[in-house]
Amino acid sequence: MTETEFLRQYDPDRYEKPAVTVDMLIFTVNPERDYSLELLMIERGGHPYLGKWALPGGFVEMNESLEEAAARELKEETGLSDIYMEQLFTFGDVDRDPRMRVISVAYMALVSKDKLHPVAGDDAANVKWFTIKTQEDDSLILLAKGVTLTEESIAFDHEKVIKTALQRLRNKVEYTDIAFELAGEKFTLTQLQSIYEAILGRKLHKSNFRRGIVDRLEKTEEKETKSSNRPACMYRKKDIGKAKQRGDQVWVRC
Amino acid sequence: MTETEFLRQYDPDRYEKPAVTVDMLIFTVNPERDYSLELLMIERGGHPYLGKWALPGGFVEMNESLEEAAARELKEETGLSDIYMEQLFTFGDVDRDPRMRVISVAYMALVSKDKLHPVAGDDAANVKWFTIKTQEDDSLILLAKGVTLTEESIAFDHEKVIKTALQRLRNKVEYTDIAFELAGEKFTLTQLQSIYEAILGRKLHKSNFRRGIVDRLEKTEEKETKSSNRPACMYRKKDIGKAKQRGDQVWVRC
DNA sequence: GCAATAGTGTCTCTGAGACAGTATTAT
DNA sequence: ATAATACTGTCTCAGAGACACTATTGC
Repeated sequence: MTETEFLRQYDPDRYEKPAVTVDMLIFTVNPERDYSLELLMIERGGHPYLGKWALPGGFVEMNESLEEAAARELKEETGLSDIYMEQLFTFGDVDRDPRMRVISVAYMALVSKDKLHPVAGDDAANVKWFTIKTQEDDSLILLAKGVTLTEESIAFDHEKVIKTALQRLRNKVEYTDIAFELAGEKFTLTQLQSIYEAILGRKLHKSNFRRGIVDRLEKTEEKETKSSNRPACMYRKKDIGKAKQRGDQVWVRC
Repeated sequence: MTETEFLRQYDPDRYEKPAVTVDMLIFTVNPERDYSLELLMIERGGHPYLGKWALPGGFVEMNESLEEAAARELKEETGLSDIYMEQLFTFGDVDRDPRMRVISVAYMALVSKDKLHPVAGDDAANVKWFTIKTQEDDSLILLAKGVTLTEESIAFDHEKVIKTALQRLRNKVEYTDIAFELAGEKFTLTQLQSIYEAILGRKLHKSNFRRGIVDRLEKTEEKETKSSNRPACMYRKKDIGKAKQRGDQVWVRC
């Protein structure tokens, strides 16, 4: 039998198949609130888990790759494309969805808040950004205006998914540059440090942080320093938020 | 509508579904050949990719989780269970299998050669352990007795899968203890070092290697040292392979 | 001026890498 | 005895952590 013949007579429906979805973990960081880490979640309007909150996601179409499906979901929720995204883990326990067998590929996206202000879910009551708090005993609490989620109010196995993501995030902050994805295009070192601290959940020493990170950054513009006994140094004129009124150095990623 | 009613009327076949498989990367290390890293592969006996070599794997059944499916495949190929295994990545490009849309969850398993000698594929001509060589230009070559595989002789996108696994392996060797999974229960430090070197693809300094690893290990048995000017030290009486005839220290993992 | 925050310099300690040297075994 | 391999000790250098200090800004 030739390959063409084989393919013609092959029956793809010989075996029963599970459904495949992508679940999106869309993280951002809130400059208003001490750069705390936030996650986008959706309130379920139908069965199962009616009234609980879940990660955004959806079925993988037959003509799109996993990455494409994830990018599509991200765009549906936030209006954004060209965003940092990475595959997190695939969850496939038998009973994770009561409707049917569902295998979910989880993707993690990191978005800077300034990119999405107008579009994102603040408007819709059933789509919210939740501040993530991890308790001493490793349990999760998600906070938004008017809503507090404990682990019982999270749909499916999404609590496990979120915990997996947080762990990955914490690990990767230490040895990659993902934190930059959460910052805007321009930022002060203090802001960047706050992002690191929010993800890691602990304070860092200022000078050590700077030492380790400065060579991966570029100063934006020059400004003369007023005092004379300090070395001539690049200072900023441009601005973001408070840093504008103050005179702090603004940085961009190399 | 109650949840029970909803579930009764829900039609799981509303959408077309992809097939889901697990692909297994079963690694071992060959003590006969300088502890080089080896990977189990299967020659395809049917279309598509007839005559090419592929990773072992198979469809995920409806009543088993992904981990269970992977463990089942591992047992089918090697006869082993209770083996170190981790999920690697999920590959879901649209055209990776000409038969139909297939999404593959790749799992990596690490086995010590002594556990599997009798069972494994050395017998069957279409199942072989391949020594992995990575070239300067990042291309792969797989070697077994009588067979040499270049990238063109590897089925599906499995070359990409293998490269992903090698990278993960190299990263994780540096900050975890996975290398121990490839060693037997008892081993000498020199053997363990060879395993590290095989995975990393470069030589390590003996004394530095020992310094870093000794506190994670336990010596097996005591033996008096003959010379007097060295500190009294635990030495071995038991044995594995050559280390027996020589008098080298044998270690077990803490 | 004073408090708060941005930004710099430097000391110490640890751990990685390199290498020299001794002990033991195979022949 | 000699070569090969197991095993140990120590020097150096770079990076992480801690901390003290100066500069600038907001009030």
